[in-house]
Amino acid sequence: MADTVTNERDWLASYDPRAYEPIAVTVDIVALTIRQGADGDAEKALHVLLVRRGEMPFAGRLALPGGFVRPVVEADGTRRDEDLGEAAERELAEETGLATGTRLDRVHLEQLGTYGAPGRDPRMRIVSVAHLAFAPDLPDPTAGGDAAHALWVPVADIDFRSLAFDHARILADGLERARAKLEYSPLATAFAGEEFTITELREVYQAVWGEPMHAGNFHRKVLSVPGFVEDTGATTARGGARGGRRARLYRAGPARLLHPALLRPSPEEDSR
Amino acid sequence: MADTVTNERDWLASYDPRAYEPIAVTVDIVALTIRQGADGDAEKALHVLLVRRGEMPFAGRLALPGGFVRPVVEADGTRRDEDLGEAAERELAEETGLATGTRLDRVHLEQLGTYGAPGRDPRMRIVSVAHLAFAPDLPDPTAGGDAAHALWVPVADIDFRSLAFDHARILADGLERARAKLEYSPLATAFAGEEFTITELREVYQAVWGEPMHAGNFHRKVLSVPGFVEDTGATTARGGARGGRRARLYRAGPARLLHPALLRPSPEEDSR
DNA sequence: GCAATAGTGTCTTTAAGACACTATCCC
DNA sequence: GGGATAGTGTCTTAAAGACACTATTGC
Repeated sequence: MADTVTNERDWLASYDPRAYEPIAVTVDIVALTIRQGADGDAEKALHVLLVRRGEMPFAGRLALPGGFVRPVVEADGTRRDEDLGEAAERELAEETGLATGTRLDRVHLEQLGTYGAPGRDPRMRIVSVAHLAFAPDLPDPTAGGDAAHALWVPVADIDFRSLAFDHARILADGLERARAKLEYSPLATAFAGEEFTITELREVYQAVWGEPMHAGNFHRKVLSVPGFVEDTGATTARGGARGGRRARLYRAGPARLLHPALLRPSPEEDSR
Repeated sequence: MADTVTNERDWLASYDPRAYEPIAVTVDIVALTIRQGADGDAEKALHVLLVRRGEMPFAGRLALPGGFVRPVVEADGTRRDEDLGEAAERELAEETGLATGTRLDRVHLEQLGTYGAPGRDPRMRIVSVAHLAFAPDLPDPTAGGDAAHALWVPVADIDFRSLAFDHARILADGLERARAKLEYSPLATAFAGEEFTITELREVYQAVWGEPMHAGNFHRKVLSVPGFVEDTGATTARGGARGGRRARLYRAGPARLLHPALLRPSPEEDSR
């Protein structure tokens, strides 16, 4: 395939307004992590990264982080187009303020879907390519430019109707995708640290599915799926806070697909 | 949400070239159907709709049908933006030349993914929202404007490397999606007619998965999944061409998800 | 009758889930 | 020792697949 790099000038040269409509393209991110609830809840809960909008439209409302796809300026001053995933990565780094940290490289990013209903942004025609990000317990966004107004919100606390644009729909689609992927992919390990216990893995499933799982059966099931997890040989330094046996530590295995799958306790009446 | 309809004038008024890059957006269609192979093959085979390109770049090469997302002109002369799915539907109708026919309303259409790698189109920056269409046996494209150069190609015969743009990737993703969806969704019924026999349904699975299935076990399995198919009470007018019992006729049931799922004979080592 | 196609019976193996139990640790 | 957490044994039921069989039709 041709390796042509398109820049703004090239684009303008080839622009014929009768042939097509130039459209603003954005990437929006549904970034999910598992963390302790802000309240004194003992349970770990699923959180999503949201930003408080400062501008119209929807000023003051919560929205998914995101931004325009635009040419990036390299160190030497040249401009080049960025791929969609690249734009999503950039936005996520900006919003979390973790660009300089190393922890962002453990984030799993995948495309969720593209939303282009007319009128979805009252300002103009915008098509948004939504992405889904899965991350181990990330800290609160602090440093960095855009990060000041970003925050982790427990999914259970969100009033979907209050979200800006069509972000309720996008978030709902993202959550459903995440719930479905836990079944047949080793995605849950992306929410855990480099090394984790079976119990921690179970807490991921419980947080995303919102249902308690049977500890014993879960344990055996995970170990029975080839390539899901690998024994590190090590154990946790100590047992639970109030006593208890030390847990074996595992790392993510090579499997990209779980066979057999870990099915949800109550299969939903869903249409996808 | 605001019901603002954006037109070209509005867009130009809000255009700030420093804030974002205006991008041409296209929809590409991976349209799949099951039909008898052109050769004397007895087996029904999976076909995809491709067009022979007449223009540069990739003139003479096969490509997925598609076109630009652009404002549509209503009967009264007003212009409005179209949704992505709407654009896909329009393109599919144009390319198949079946716009006036009634059979297009039985086509299942869903979004596949969005492809925006820089340089994927050598002319300019183009982001393409690929869609996947599943249709019962459709006739060869004949009437209609763009349809002259469109044709159904057996998937097995395609040299992926010869496809235009990044359409090999898109087609491969579409095929994998279709194969996966057969497992847990009643999608196969979208490939069959209004009424169908269990054997016809099995032929769909065999064509998409490319593997023979055990007729007896398949039969029992399909009937055991609640809501997958509904008995019409009728049977085929006659048995097979060379004798044989008449088959019961079924129609698609209400289930949107198959529980339990129909798993593929050989689960692939896939990374999704 | 015979070949062909539709549909069923039955058995084995695997997996899911309920439940009880053992193992190890902190205090 | 006692409570807490990790991990295992065992039984029941559901489901997948192999295989053989019965049922009905065209010729």
